[in-house]
Amino acid sequence: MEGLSPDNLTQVATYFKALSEPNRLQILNCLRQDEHNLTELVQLTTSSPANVSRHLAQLCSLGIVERQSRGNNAFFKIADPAIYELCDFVCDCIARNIENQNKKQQAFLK
Amino acid sequence: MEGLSPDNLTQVATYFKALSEPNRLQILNCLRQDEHNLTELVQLTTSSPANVSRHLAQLCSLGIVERQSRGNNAFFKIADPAIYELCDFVCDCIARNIENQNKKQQAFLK
DNA sequence: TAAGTATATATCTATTTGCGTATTTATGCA
DNA sequence: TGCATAAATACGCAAATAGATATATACTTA
Repeated sequence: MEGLSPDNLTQVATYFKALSEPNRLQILNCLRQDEHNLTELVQLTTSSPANVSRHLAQLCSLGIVERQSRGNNAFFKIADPAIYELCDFVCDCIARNIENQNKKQQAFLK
Repeated sequence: MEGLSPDNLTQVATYFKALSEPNRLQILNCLRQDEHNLTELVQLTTSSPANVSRHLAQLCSLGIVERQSRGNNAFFKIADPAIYELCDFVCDCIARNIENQNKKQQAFLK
């Protein structure tokens, strides 16, 4: 990322922003194993059809999710599986941070 | 990330959100080599002292950046260097996406 | 102690974001 | 052709976000 222009940094920020919403992460979790159409995703998540549709549109526009029209349905699947590595990586960062916090407080716990 | 509760997903989202702002990414770029105090970061970036201070507070609260008071100054340094792997990983995702877009349009370019 | 400098915060404003609802569009089927 | 269903979009609203400006706090030094 070093040496990126402000414009490029904005692109990176936009990418992160797509992942900065719990409902979108929930959708990504649903797509981890299988593709799903919108109705299925509505049932699997806690969002309304309109919201799921909007979230998917955003994920598609960044090339994270892929849309495929089939008959009357729109099926969605992961376009770039690396996204899950990214998410899991963040989980590791969070875990590390919690451990560090704990270490700092350990004196009180003994 | 699979199997996380909605609350945990919110934590993950919060982490991504911290990285979803170009000025904060710019600050992280500045801290990649060296620690810096606020005044230096103001000069290195294009934000006002108040804004840089707020951005840093946010990054500190997530354990990404570490704050150290030294005399009249507050020095900031990276607390978890893995954050750069994360950023670079996103850059790769973006690059891959651009390549894919290009591939789809290649017929027109020939 | 007084003044100066560095940093943080409070307040206000403009913008963005996500949601609910209603409507539109597209497709399949009787 | 008419109707039903799936998906996308338009619109309005409320909450969140980031910035500018002003003010407060803390530390250094004369």
